[in-house]
Amino acid sequence: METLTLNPISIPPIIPSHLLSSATTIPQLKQIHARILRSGLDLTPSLLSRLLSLPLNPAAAPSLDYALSVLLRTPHPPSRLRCRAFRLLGPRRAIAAYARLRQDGVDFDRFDFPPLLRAAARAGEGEGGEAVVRETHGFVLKTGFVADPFVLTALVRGYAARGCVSDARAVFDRMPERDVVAWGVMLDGWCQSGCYSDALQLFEEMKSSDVAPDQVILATVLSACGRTGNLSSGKAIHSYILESGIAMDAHLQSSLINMYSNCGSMDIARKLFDEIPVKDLVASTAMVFGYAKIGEIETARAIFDEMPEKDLVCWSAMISGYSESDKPGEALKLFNEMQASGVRPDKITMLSVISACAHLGAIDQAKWIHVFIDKNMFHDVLMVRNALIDMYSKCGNLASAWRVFEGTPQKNVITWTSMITGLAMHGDGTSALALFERMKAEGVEPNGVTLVGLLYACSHTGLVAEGRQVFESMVHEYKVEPKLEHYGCMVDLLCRAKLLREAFELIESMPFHPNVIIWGSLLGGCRVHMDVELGEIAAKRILELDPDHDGAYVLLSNIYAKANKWDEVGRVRRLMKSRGVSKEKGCSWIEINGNVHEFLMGDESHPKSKEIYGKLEEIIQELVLVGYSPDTGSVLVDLEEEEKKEAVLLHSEKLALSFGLINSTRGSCIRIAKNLRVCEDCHSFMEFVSKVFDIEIVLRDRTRFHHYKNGVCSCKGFW
DNA sequence: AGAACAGAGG
Repeated sequence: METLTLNPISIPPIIPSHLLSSATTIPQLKQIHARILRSGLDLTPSLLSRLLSLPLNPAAAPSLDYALSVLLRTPHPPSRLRCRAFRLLGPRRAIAAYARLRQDGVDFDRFDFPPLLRAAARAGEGEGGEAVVRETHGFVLKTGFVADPFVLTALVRGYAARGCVSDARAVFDRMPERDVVAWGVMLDGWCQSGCYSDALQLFEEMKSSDVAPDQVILATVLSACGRTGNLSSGKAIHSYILESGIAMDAHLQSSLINMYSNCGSMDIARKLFDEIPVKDLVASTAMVFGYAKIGEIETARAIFDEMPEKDLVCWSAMISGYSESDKPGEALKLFNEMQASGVRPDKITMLSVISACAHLGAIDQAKWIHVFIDKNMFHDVLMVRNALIDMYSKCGNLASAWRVFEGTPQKNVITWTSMITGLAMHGDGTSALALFERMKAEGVEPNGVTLVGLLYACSHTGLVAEGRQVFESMVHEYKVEPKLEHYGCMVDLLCRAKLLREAFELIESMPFHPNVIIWGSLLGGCRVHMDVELGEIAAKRILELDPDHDGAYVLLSNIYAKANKWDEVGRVRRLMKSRGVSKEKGCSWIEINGNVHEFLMGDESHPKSKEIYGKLEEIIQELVLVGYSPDTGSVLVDLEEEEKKEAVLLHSEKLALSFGLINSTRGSCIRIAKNLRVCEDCHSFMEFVSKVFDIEIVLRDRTRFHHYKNGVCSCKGFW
């Protein structure tokens, strides 16, 4: 690089612009600027412009700071330079520069407002963006630019971007003339704030106005339809496009595909997608997302693999697809591939990855992801922290969840809810209720999800009176209308507390149609607390809603078996067989030294199978000495009593536990995850083992965590 | 010289 020799004699009285533009570093720039000032010349607009557009690295913040200081020291910079500077400086410094210029009494003209409002719209949280919009609005009213469409459109944009949609609408409504861009800004404003139905309504208004929608408007509105799953409006807009003869550009085509994808209409989306000669990134991503959402994850993957180049968004869509389709291992694998291909994740990617870890329940993976998050500076993002709380809870590590929670300075309602729900899953309802009180004391309003967590906590801890009280106070104290899931929690609460009849009455009296989950709670309660009559009703209702619901057959036959009604057990089994329903296989996982080992019932495929069965035999012998005897009530198949004992002793969680005991020492902790609910025999087996072998066991089943320590489980029988 | 759009999450 050429070095400038700044000999005073060689500087001509007028600085040639090529000299200025040859400066590429801050010190060179400062030297030249110093010469300019010393030579007594004013910085002419052209020189200032040159200064602001120097080919310095835009990422080099000091150069922008320097440009700013020059701008501020120039008494009356022309407005077009200010505009340029505002754009270059970025939101925060643009706002600061603007405040200084105003303080210095600089006259503003109408060209200043759009860039300023743009900065205010894009400013970060706590940088006074909204205040700038309001001030500017007042200023505009005073200075008589109220009729300028550019200024007003920028104001609408500013208000909308700060979430003040009604202010945006007020400005929009008072605009003397609204062109297509003004409509676009207002429509997008509603969408950005999640008010999609307002957006659609505004679009109807627009259609009856004298301004015709263009591609941009239609893309925005189609996106609104997609996000709300409003297929009928989406189709109407599709027809409108075809009828009005608006040119179908790539943007619009992608928007249409995305709308159909989001509404789950993959047949139509596919047809449109196949018609595109060159599949672009956005359209392909929409297809990947759509197929993943309807569970056709392999089709999604096929399209993903076909994409010639992949960006952050499509990687994230595919990762999220796996994570949401209960394929957490694939999600993590893809996350590694993404990094290997050189694409850096953002916070949205991280949310899916964290969720995958939560699904997997593997604590070592979870810790690894947490380290990754710290290293890559995502740990200050609130949503990431909230997801981490959930992840640690679901991985059975409440202590780490607490650490993340307490280390979060600005907690929002989701932060509190995640922690409350975590405590609930682990059966610590008392702490959940205490945390709820703390949350209210700190002035955070609970939402519907918080109350689900709280009711869930009461239910899983047997806090009947507290649960009833929370449910009663929902409407008048917290202004939350109970939804189906709240009733579900109450049914669960009553069932676990053996109040089966009351639970049934609640189902009958609630203002919603019960779903299979609600009837499932009742059926589960009937099995635990033995009520054949109600159990039959619940099972019947489930099978009316979903004839292939394997859980209903299994639980019902368990109830009959427990009541020694073997004819009925046989009848249920034959019914299952004739309808081609099979029981979901029990499956357990255990993580040893970062590796996940999977066991099915009676599984002999593990390389150390012999050793595992030996250990199991040894455990059983020890347990029998202290009073354990196999309880066969949960065995579905009708076998001889001895065979039933065999079957129950081969449950996957017992195999996983044996393997865990081989690989751990006294006083340590074994973590097991299971796909179904733990059976009664395994539950008491775990309790015995925790005492006899002096070991802590954390078992995650389909609905909650069980912590076994010293012969007792944290669920205290409420499961 | 100045104003708008589609795909990942919530």
